[in-house]
Amino acid sequence: MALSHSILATLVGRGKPCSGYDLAKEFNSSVGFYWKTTHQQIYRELAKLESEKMLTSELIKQKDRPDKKVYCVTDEGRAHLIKWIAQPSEPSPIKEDMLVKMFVGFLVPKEMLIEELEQLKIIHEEKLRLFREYEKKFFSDVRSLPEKGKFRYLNLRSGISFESGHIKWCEEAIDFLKNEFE
Amino acid sequence: MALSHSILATLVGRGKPCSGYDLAKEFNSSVGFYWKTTHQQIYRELAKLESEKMLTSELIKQKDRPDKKVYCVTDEGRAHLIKWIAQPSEPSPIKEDMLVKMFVGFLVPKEMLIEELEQLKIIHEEKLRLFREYEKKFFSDVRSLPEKGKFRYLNLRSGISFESGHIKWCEEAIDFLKNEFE
DNA sequence: TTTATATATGCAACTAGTTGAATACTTCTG
DNA sequence: CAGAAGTATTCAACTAGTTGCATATATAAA
Repeated sequence: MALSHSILATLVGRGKPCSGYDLAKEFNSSVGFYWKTTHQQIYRELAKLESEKMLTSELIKQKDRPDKKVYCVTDEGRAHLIKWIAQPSEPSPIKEDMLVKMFVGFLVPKEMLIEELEQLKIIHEEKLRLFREYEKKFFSDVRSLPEKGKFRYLNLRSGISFESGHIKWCEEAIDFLKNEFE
Repeated sequence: MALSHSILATLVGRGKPCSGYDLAKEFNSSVGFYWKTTHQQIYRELAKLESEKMLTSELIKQKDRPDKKVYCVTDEGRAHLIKWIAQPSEPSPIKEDMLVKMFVGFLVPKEMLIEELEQLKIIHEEKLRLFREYEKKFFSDVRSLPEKGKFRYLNLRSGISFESGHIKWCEEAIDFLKNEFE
């Protein structure tokens, strides 16, 4: 598991001190495309990482809004992250509800499955549309990007490939359900 | 979440009483391609499902091997499963370690990432090879399959699409790391 | 004969992740 | 001026999932 690594990575990626609130927001946008979580878990994990000396925190007093605590990655945290990167990682399990449903698809009318597949397809198409928009907006000239940007581009490409694959499968399954059952 | 649904689905899919041991084996082969778990969790979940009247159990005495407990899905369990299928499901989050690593890829030498990507690619290629073998062996004449078989075919197609997509992305990323960094 | 492998189930302790609520302050909108 | 929305943190209780251990029998291999 690696929520802690994900948090360390996000902090390192940002390159500047962040509050739990900032991280929670990031986890609902850029990073969130591959890692969902809640703000509670982030706050808890931050406290844990600090107790393990992976992070240091500083309390920032603010006049116009509530005070906040910003976190910085320590050298130890950075080293820990690099050590983790160096270890080979396995692909993550899938746990896709739709596949479980398909497995026992004979329990329900085909129309029900088709409708669900169509809804799923719409969700993936929407994500794909968003990713393609990002690609056009921020990554149209890949070669001129700074190093960090190139890595983010690769992540975005993964998202695009992933969503496209899902859409294709939805289409295949819908077509199959419509035509290959007598 | 849906481990319980996954267990119910597997039992219904099998169509005959199963022991926890049988299910654990199934979860490491066919179902396991989209859902990994441990035998402990299965036994616990089975006990829970039984207490909720979704399953009934029967103790089978065996001479040649240890006694076992086999489970059957009740009408209530079946209805519960169908109700779950009828609810729309969201795509599952990704949580792919490699993407987190890529996000902070600038921390390590590119060669390290390339090697990891190559190893990942091999894993996905091996899975794809296996899936294609299944496809050839059991699904070469799709039209003549019984209904259950057709749904399994769709699941297998999802696996094939998924693995192919991963392989393509690995290739793209390796190529990019080799050629698009000055 | 010892060892490994397969069958078969379960407890205890842990880590990870979710849900719901509470608190508190500020700015913007009606 | 009331209420909604945004900023900011935390507690408590729960569900889900992992790791390690314990137990028991039978067969096949070394």
